[in-house]
Amino acid sequence: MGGNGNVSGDDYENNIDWDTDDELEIENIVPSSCSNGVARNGEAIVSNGSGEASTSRGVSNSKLVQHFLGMGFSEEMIAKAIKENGEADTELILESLLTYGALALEESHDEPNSCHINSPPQQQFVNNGQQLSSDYDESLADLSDSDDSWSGSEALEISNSLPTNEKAILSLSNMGYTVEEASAAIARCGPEASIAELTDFICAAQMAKTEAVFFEEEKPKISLNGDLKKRKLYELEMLKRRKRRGPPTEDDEMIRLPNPMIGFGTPLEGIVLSHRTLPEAAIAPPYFYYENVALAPKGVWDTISRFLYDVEPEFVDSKYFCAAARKRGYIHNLPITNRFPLVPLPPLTINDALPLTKRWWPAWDKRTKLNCLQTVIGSAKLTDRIRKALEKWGDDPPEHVQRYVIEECRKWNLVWVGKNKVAPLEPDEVEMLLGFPKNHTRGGGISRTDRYKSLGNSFQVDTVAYHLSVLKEIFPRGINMLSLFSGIGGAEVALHRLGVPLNNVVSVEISEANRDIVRSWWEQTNQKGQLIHLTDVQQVNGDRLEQLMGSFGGFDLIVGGSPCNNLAGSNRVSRDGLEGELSSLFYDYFRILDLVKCIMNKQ
DNA sequence: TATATAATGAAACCCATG
DNA sequence: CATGGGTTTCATTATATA
Repeated sequence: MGGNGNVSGDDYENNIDWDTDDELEIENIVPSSCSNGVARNGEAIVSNGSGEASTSRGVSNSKLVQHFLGMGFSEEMIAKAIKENGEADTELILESLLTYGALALEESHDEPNSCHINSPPQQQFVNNGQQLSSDYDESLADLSDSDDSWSGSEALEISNSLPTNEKAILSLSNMGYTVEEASAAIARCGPEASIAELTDFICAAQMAKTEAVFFEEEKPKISLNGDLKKRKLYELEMLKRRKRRGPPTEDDEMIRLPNPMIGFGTPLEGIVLSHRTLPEAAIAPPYFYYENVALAPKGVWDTISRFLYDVEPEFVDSKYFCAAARKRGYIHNLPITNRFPLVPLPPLTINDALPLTKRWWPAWDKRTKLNCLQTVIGSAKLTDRIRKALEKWGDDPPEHVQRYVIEECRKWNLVWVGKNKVAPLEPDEVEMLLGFPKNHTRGGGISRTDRYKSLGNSFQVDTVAYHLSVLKEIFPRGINMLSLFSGIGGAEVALHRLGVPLNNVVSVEISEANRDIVRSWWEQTNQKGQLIHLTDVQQVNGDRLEQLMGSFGGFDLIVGGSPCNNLAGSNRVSRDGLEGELSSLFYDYFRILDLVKCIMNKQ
């Protein structure tokens, strides 16, 4: 590829004055300085430090500095970048700044001991970058330029801490936890968190011996312009890719999508793998089942897998289960032997699924499967354009017209509903294709548009049910389930159709319309168990979980497909990867899963 | 106000070809 | 093995309409 402009590890090391004799590897850097951090609580950041952001300390003297200040970089960083690159090449300076920023972000996500939760969003990169360059420096004294400040002193300063936090830190410290762990836990769980909750969190952190990030709370809300932001995120992915030490030649274990995309096997394509050995950390209860789009930006699934105890994803295209494609990745610790599909098996072709279209289907439309059912449907004007384009010709339109029509039909999943007439799928047809009962999303005051959106964001029930089918034998008396990002209840419907009794279901879903749909389904299907609805996964904490689990004794299964908004290819605006505004909620899936594991382990 | 519609590409995959 | 064409993609946002 273009060997220019990217930030290789070598470039990085050459550009930075490490001022050290040690051979420093990127992943070995552990910015353990949390001192300044504890002074603030986690909420403070959310409330956004508007005043102190970009133009805070120091006065810029050059126009160049002003330029970069306007982009949101800190003065210290800019000074450093200029010092290294000179003032001539603006591009080079920008590269350096981006590198610092990306690296800082990277650190923030991969180093449990780092603690930038404390820096306001705009300065997040900055401070971290400084931490990075000054490495083991414990005191946040003055990061301006003097690198000699990093002595061997290991003592941490917590003198700036709020009294309440200090007390908690002290208690935890006496319990044998490090100050870093304590302060990070407080930052994450909030200043009012109980000691029990804090220890839970720390326990979770320790158990996940990943280079995890749960201390990184604030999603990067950097208000940079789009190009810069994209660039930054791209750099981050590049670094992530190089992270696994060593040159790119050494085969990174980059996860690749299987072809055909049948996971460990499907009912009709056969079994590829009937047994697997899970990583040690993934074996303990509860069972978990995580889902997201398969075609995420590079590196995303590597990160997700790393967090979910290094379990290998199972990529499955739902076109092997129904008439519509749906390429998804699933990470779970379920057994994979003796799976069975839902019956009756749904129709596998458009022809069988939508018999009425057969009459109008032209021979030159070779489609037998629909593409992915998305959240937006084709417009009426488009179908009208297509009709007019076709009416000008007889039964056999010229090739260029055919190509145009086919292209639009594939792009918008249009089907033939009349002579020369195509149309998008009706909501109830989408429900059927996805394995939901007819009118599952109907009523309750939901608009047609929102029905499409909810359905487009849902599971394909038959696919998920096939994976979950192994639970029927294990839990003949039913299960307690925690369902995160429930949506319209794909997992619930799947288990119900499998005949797995739902004893207690705690469902967390932000959309009221979706909660209404699940509630309504719950009542209509005469569920014997109890359905508890929560709204926001970010509000789910240890106390709440312990309380819930105490009442019925733990969860057997935790399912969830976290938001794909920032991963999906259809997103032209904010396909920012796993750190995107919504997709970063994945970390809450992990957090909650790990919390539950931790709690259940104690019992 | 609430709902429906139209405009808005690129990343990452496939696969044939040299 | 590189390359270049072909294909797909759980969407966001501004604007129009009822």
